[in-house]
Amino acid sequence: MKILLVEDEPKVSAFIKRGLEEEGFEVEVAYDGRFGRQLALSHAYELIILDVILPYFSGLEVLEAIRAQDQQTPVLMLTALGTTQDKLHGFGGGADDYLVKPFDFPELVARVRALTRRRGQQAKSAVLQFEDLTLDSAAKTVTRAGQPLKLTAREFGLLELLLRHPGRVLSRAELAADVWEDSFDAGSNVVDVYVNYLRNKVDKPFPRKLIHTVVGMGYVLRAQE
Amino acid sequence: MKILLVEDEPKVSAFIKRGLEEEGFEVEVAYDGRFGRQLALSHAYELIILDVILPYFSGLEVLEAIRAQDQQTPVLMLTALGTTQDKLHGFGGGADDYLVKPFDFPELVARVRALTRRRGQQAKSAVLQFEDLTLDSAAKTVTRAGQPLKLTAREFGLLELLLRHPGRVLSRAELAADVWEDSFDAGSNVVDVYVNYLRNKVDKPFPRKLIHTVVGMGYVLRAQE
DNA sequence: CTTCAACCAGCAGAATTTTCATGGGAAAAG
DNA sequence: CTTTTCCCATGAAAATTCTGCTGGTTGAAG
Repeated sequence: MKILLVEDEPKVSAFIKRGLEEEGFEVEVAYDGRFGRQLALSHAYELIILDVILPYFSGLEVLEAIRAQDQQTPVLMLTALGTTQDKLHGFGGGADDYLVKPFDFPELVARVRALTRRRGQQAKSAVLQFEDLTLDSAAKTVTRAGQPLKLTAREFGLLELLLRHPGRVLSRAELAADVWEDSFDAGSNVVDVYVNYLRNKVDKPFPRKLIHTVVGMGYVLRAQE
Repeated sequence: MKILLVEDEPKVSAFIKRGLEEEGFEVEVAYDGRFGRQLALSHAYELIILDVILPYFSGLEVLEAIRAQDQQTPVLMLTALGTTQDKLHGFGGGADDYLVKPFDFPELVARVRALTRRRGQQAKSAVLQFEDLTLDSAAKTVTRAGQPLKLTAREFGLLELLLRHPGRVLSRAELAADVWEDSFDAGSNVVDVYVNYLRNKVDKPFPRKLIHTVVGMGYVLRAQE
């Protein structure tokens, strides 16, 4: 994984890039706020080092754009000013560390190491919910009314799709296309069979039914009859 | 959880203590290195703020004593000197951040927040635990029900990853990506083989099984069936 | 009210996929 | 050079997935 360095002064950026590369990091450089923002949003970096003073967008604006879509990647801000005003603004905006120029290179390395070392796998669990039914698509767990349900892979895929579109009627073709991908036979009743399996596990043990049949159209996830 | 502040100048310590308390932190103060070390080693703190210059023991000596028995608690060093020599010494000794006196109070608060926040999110303690299974990722030791287990490097890596995400189903791809890094063949069954090795050592000798397979999805660490 | 066609639920066993558990050989460590 | 660790390959076992079928329901036309 790479480090993104956004710094407009060629001397400084070259110095940092070379130094970090000697320490075994891979470094990519952007020379202005516009390009920096673009790279930061389109690639995954291990760490982003942002100068505050940049052409087009300031480092703080870039930081804001990054945090709007990604909370995870650590960001280290560089500033020529030791003014606390800036520092707080940066921390408030989601920066993980701050360094005041001029800085000692070994200190930069120390902070870079601290920030990259720390990144554990932050499991982003995308949790879908409907009524008392909960599905964690990352952890692959499902619960209803607090009770864990044991589903097979197909059942899970089917329920996930239904949960992604609560209240919407999904045709057999739509369900098959998503859950069975390309390999599915139009004349088959697999979908029906699996909806049935799902009902046995998800609806049967509970009084309120969530999976409903719409004759001639398909199936829906919804509360009432 | 409290913050421990080790600072001998009464004016400074009172100022910091009051200020942090206004921000909602609980603060305990020690006025010399000896007492500071004693408190740090005998209580669990959320963060320890250490002045470098102290009576009896220096802040660096206290830090060393802390790190000898606890890698986890974040430590913020305060120094009157801006000399890089000191800074590196502190980072090398295991400090998590550094602040040069005189500092702006808001900046201290910002760094304190960063350090306490980070810890909460991460919960990346060196020792992972689940049920009666314990793994110390720093010491590379594993015990179950008090008995030490002898694992190979791969087995250890695999168990560590499972232990980091208890209850979450991890796919073979996820496991392979983390434990085998880039060098792994998708068509291989290495993961299965190593899960089997792990089970022989971790689960087989014990009545309660912890590693479970979820057919079509991957493996989980969890208590029940 | 009856009939008919389309549609759907549910089952049971066959087919397929996935996983387990080994043995053996290559590579690395001691 | 011996031991340990690592990985591949294989067949057996287990679990899931699918097919084909029966019977029930619905709704519209006669």
